Amino acid sequence: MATAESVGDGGSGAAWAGVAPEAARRLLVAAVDAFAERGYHATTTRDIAGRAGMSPAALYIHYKTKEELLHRISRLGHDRALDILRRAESGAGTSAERLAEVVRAFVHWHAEQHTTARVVQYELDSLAPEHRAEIVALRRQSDAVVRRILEDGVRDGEFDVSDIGGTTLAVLSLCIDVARWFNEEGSRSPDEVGDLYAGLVLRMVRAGA
Amino acid sequence: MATAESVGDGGSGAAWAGVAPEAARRLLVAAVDAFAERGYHATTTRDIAGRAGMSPAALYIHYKTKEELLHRISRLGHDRALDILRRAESGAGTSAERLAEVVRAFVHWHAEQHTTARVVQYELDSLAPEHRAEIVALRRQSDAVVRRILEDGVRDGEFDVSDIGGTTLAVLSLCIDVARWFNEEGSRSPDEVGDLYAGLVLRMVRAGA
DNA sequence: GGACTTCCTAAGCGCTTGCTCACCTTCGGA
DNA sequence: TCCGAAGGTGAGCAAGCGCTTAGGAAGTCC
Repeated sequence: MATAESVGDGGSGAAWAGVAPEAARRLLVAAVDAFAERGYHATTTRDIAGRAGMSPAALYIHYKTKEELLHRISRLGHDRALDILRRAESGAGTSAERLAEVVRAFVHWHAEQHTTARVVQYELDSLAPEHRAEIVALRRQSDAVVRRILEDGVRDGEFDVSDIGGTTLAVLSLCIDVARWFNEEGSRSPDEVGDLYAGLVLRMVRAGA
Repeated sequence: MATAESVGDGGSGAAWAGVAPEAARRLLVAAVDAFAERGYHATTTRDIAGRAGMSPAALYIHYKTKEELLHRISRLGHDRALDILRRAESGAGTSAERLAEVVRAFVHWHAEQHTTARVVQYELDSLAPEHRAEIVALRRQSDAVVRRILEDGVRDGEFDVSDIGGTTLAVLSLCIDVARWFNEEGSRSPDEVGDLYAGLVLRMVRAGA
């Protein structure tokens, strides 16, 4: 699936292969790590540049402001997340199978790329208003994917869900929160968490036998 | 045991009735609002003092540092959350009834006091190391409450749960994330969300069909 | 060799930050 | 009436912030 240039990284290395030139990519990866570790506002431009092995001024050759870095990270991260959801949605199978695949894939991403996911999910309010609006629009499309599958499942009788909006919220909520607690040194792999959560979500919505 | 003197009324004011003197309480409430809105690191001491209607220097009569304010908020918030969980756990009823009550009460608190809950759940890393350790110990006790009920339910056959640790994590995760997305202007009341989530969690763990 | 481009650094500017300090006001008790 | 404690303020300090600027090293084309 993803090309691995390093093993067991927090998800901050290989996923940014499209960012060029190389110095700009190094700065962006450094920013993801720093933002995830300390938060956007607690991270200094000197820290980001230092992690990338460059002087503070070098940052401003590739990015106009510190906020532009956050925006780029947030945009690329949301694009990737939405892509994962849509790919899982468009697979073959029953509503239940597609819902399980969506949850499995989304959870897997939040666990394996938890460094990026933490920035994506918890630093939204640090964006400038116009950038925030752009990202919020992307998030609504993610919500819509889950909602569509729930509606499909209810229509064909596979699911028994009285409050589709609330349940959509709960399913996404469960997936997103993985970014907060997931720890590489923990006992569970991204695959295991994905499988576990897919099973739990199916039990939440499936119609009784 | 912590004294639970007040019934929360929706704002971030009434829950802090035990904090004295009055100026110290006003500063604390102002800090909760500011931290929840912008985050700890983006909040200035001038902003906190301003919201409390005082000069920046007044803050340091009642608190040694800005971090002490965060610590006090985090400590009081976690005490309250743990109290709510334990009260729900110790009620009468089957394992399923007690689990439903725990989820209902915990979710209700995260929704109604979402301002406080946001600080409590998402600003842990901004605490000084020794304060962080103290809070982490409290959180482990919260985890234990949910875990005990799941174990009880599995033992007496009410629940069918293969991975108790992972399911404990998922249940708590679902509750905690409410603080992130809940909005007073939204269409759901804290009571409604609590009921919905209690039902979803029961379906996640209940045995049989 | 000289001019141009690309990418980087050392130094530092203007401003904001958490926090302090000298001093003021209010007020209950002797 | 005077006193000391408690609770407040205005001014400002040292440090750190995001960001800029002047200039240099390295490669490329003529």
